[in-house]
Amino acid sequence: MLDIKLIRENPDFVRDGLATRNSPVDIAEVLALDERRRAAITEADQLKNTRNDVSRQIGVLKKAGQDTSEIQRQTREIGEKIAALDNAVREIEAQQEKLMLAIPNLPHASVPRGRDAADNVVVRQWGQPRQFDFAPQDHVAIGERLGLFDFDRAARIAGAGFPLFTGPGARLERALIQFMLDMHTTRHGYTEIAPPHLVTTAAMTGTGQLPKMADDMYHASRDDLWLIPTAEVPVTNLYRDEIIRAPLPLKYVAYTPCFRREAGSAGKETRGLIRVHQFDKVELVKFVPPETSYDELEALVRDVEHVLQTLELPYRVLQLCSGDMSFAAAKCYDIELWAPGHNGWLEDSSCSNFEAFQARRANIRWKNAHGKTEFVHTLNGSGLALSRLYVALLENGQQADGSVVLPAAIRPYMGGLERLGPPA
RNA sequence: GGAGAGAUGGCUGAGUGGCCGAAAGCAACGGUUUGCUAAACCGUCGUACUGGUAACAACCGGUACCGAGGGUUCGAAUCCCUCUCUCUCCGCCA
Repeated sequence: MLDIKLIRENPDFVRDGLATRNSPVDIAEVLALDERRRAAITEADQLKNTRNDVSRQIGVLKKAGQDTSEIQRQTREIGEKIAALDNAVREIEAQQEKLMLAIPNLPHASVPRGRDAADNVVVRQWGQPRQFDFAPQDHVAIGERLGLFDFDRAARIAGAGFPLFTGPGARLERALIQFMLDMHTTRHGYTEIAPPHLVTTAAMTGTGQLPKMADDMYHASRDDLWLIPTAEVPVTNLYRDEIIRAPLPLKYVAYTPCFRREAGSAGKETRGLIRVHQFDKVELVKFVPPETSYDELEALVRDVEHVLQTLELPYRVLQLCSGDMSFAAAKCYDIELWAPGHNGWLEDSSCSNFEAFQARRANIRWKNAHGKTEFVHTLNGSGLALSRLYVALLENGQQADGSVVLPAAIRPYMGGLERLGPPA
């Protein structure tokens, strides 16, 4: 959510920023509602002030044994006016809130303006796509041959679009999770969190998934709980409605499964692990002072890159243009993995600075150096999503004989196994 | 799922209709004292909205907030209703 004061005081600045986002939003209505809201509040507050004064007098008069029935009758009328105004304020606030929740974040000054993914900028690339002396296969062919997963049986259990890892494939999934958690906790200074996988509507609204993404998420209607599409939701909500007392920055890492309906994506990448309704992810979340949030973003990206470098997987870092950034982001880097079987780059991580956008929605504050209470800045990044990392690992590690060589860093987590071979 | 108890400011904890935004203690912050530390003493010490002065810091006023939402009343932390959460006991259960 944007600061209503910013919109009120610098409407042109806000209009310009929003114009670079992909979904056009008009702030005129918000401004008009804000005007009406403040007028109604002022009027109601003045009446309440009067009522408070009179009520106090009634108490004094009664104690003195005087008749106060007439003055009470008058005050009751004031009370009725107040109630009507309070209702009006509530109504206006609800409308204003609804509009405010639909306004995306403003892009940071360093974000290139652009319409869509075509205007994103490649910031750097690490590693070179490997040259094959045979035709590289895609991860589905590799995995099925090696018995790492079984999509047919997964469909029997849960329908299309769910993964089912088997044997060494399941172990590799677990190994990657553990490897990344270990790296982020022991090398990068993150605290591990194992959060709930279902969350309330308030939590989803706090991080910005609701109301906009309701159709993309699984909802347990009986209990009105939502399955998390990312650990960002429960972890960022750790401090909802709180003034953080611990010194910032706070850095958390959490492994969770992620659930996404992928409504509107029917037919795209339906094969294999690339687009699935459930995938595992190790997520990084930071709560930081506003002054350092952009430094923290760069550090966050480096932490994610460190994982890929250690796994020896070629990747590139993209800076997203204003039109391609997600709703809540002020600045965002995507990290894409090279996938030889698809002969292309796969988006596997998104690292964003949300500035105070989420903190304002979720009401997460801290006391700054001057003792003043202010909203924190929140950041998060995938560090990383398992399914596509898995794809890259299989496709980059595949050999002419059909086996897959595992990166040295992951072998200790696989009981020393160096390569995945065909089942006996 | 059943029965009971509870939810007050960073923490502990008073407060059952008006002088309560809320005692007291602790913690924190500023200061005095001090060779240093400690102690003692003095002061400050919630948040949001809103009006004004003023301007990107601050000051003055108003309003609201004692788990959340409604209600009664001239007036609610205090009385009533609903909900949420916590604790204890019972039942069930990985």
